Amino acid sequence: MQWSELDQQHCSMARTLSVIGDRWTLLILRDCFLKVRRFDDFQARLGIGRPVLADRLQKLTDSFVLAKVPYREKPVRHEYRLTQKGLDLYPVVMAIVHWGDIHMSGKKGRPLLHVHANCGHAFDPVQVCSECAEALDPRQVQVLPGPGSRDKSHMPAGAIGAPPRRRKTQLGRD
Amino acid sequence: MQWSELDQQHCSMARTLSVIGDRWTLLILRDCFLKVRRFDDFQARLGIGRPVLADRLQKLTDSFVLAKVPYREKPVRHEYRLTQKGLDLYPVVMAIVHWGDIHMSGKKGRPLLHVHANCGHAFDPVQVCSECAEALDPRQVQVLPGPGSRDKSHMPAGAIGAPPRRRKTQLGRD
DNA sequence: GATGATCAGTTCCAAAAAAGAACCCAAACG
DNA sequence: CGTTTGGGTTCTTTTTTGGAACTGATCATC
Repeated sequence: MQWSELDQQHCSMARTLSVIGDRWTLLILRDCFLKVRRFDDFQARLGIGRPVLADRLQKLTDSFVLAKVPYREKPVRHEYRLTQKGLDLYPVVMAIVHWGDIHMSGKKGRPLLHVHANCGHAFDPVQVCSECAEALDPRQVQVLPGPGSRDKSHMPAGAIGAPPRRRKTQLGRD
Repeated sequence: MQWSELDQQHCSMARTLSVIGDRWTLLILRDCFLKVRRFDDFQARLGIGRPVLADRLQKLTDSFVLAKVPYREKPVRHEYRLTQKGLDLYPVVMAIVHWGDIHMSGKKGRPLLHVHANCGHAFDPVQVCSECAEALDPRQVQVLPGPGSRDKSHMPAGAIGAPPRRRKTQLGRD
């Protein structure tokens, strides 16, 4: 399969990655959340090649994650701003940063702290269940086909109706 | 900058992406969370090229996100399992899937549902503050240099001590 | 005993994408 | 007039992918 056909897959992860799964795209979005808005600022901060940056900003604009808005006429200049669709990526960005804080920081500790204006504390992001507000544990979550499921080819191996196929193994166990 | 130098950056996002930011890697991890464990199963489900799959599994094993464990001798065969470090990526995976559910699903709705064994309900993941348990809003979060910050070159544009540089613009506003 | 299937890769080559430098253009600045 | 700023585009070289074919050990089957 080609990477470019990813958006046709029947999977929310694949469809999301067709928008943000590129090398660089998430780093661009990180900077967007840090209020970077202009081409040259992105380029200088990221050290990304200018052609690649132009392409990524174009694609993010095409998919309505960023909006290109003029901030000056004569000559017309634009800046790139997160749309609501883009702002909704905040949990993705924070989850990635948090994993890096925990697993990839050196002995000196995390590079950045996040302070919550609501409560005034430095915090970590925690993912909870929308229904019972408990922190999520992957082993407590069951995956079922949803209304938009279509065929079995991309069904989860662990979903009801599609049990993982068993083989004759000696050491394997779930 | 080369993609391969990403892990040396002074940023948790960049360091995380040096592990999981590759094309295909997050899709491989999605399947890991769905209990896929074997080379040919990954290959068949993802439609990924075999050399690329071999490379990604190797890198994930090298970085201790997956562990390669034998499940049969004669001939020895291995399967790939999430380590704790890998399981800790669950919030990243769920946040990405949820964004796709909201923003990339067709009219038919999301392809998969997630049911929480704790409370028995289909749920969405919600990201909250570890200190006050309120749902996080990017506008309520301030970013400060942490203990592991080193120089100013990768400081957030919006951080204290490094305000976004103002320019003489007519239309720009924060 | 030969034939084929299973499983987990590796090798090889063509096609696509990224890295990096140079160039372009319009306007403002000095 | 020459330079700087801002936002790109072009071009060439280097890296990565995509895809098919091949390897090799072990079973299962004819």
